Amino acid sequence: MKIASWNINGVKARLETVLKWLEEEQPDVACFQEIKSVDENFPRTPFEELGYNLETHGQKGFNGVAILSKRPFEEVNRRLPGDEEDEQARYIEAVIAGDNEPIRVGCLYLPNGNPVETEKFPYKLRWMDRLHKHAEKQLEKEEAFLLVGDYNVIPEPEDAKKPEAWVGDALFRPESRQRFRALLNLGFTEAVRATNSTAGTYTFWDYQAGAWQRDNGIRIDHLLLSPEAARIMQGVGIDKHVRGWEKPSDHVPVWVELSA
DNA sequence: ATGTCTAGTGAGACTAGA
Repeated sequence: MKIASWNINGVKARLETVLKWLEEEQPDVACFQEIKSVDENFPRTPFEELGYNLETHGQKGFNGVAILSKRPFEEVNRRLPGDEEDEQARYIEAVIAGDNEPIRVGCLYLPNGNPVETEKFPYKLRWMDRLHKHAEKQLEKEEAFLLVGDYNVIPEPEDAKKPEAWVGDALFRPESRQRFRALLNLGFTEAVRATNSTAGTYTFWDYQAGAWQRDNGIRIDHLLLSPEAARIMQGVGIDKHVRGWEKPSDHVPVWVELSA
């Protein structure tokens, strides 16, 4: 089972690009972030015509996440627990039937957190604390559980072409990186890190300042696997070439193959 | 080299968010 994650930066603006990628890569499960659409306006039909079931959790204007699956959903949960006041659509979780066992997939769009001197940064940190608690609880189920998405965290200096440019940024602040490490230390395997030398491996290149042409990227989209998922991991990849397509997202898809 | 993109509002020489 191939499970992919991609921050598509607007489903309506990216529709042709996303459909082309789905036809090319044929993931069994695709987790999208920044759909920038309310549920009612999400263009479901072209995805359904490719054979996908589809669950969305959107909001007006920005944010929004979705999970597509060729296999049926057994369970779907929206919202990250821990703050009933939080109206931002950043988390959706689904259980999907595997060949031998169910696969639980959490699709997340972690807050950016900039500028750090505003309320956005403490919101990011609180959101990470909520994610930690939720992950801890779900790990107790001892299922194949994946937490994938746009983490908006550069884990290590080698995950940026120019780490010095990110000092002080919410994506690279010690508080953000510490929380990401704490999440990993619950027992997750970070799929790309575990299987590659990650230096020079990026998932995001800014639209500005010729970042793509200069390979000025960062690695902020991550695939976290529970021990039960890591045990059946068959392969991992980053579809870097997609960043060079017409009308690209600023992120590229990352994926993991499981024997499930 | 701060050199961009998307959605929303309402019609911008806009704004917010990233």
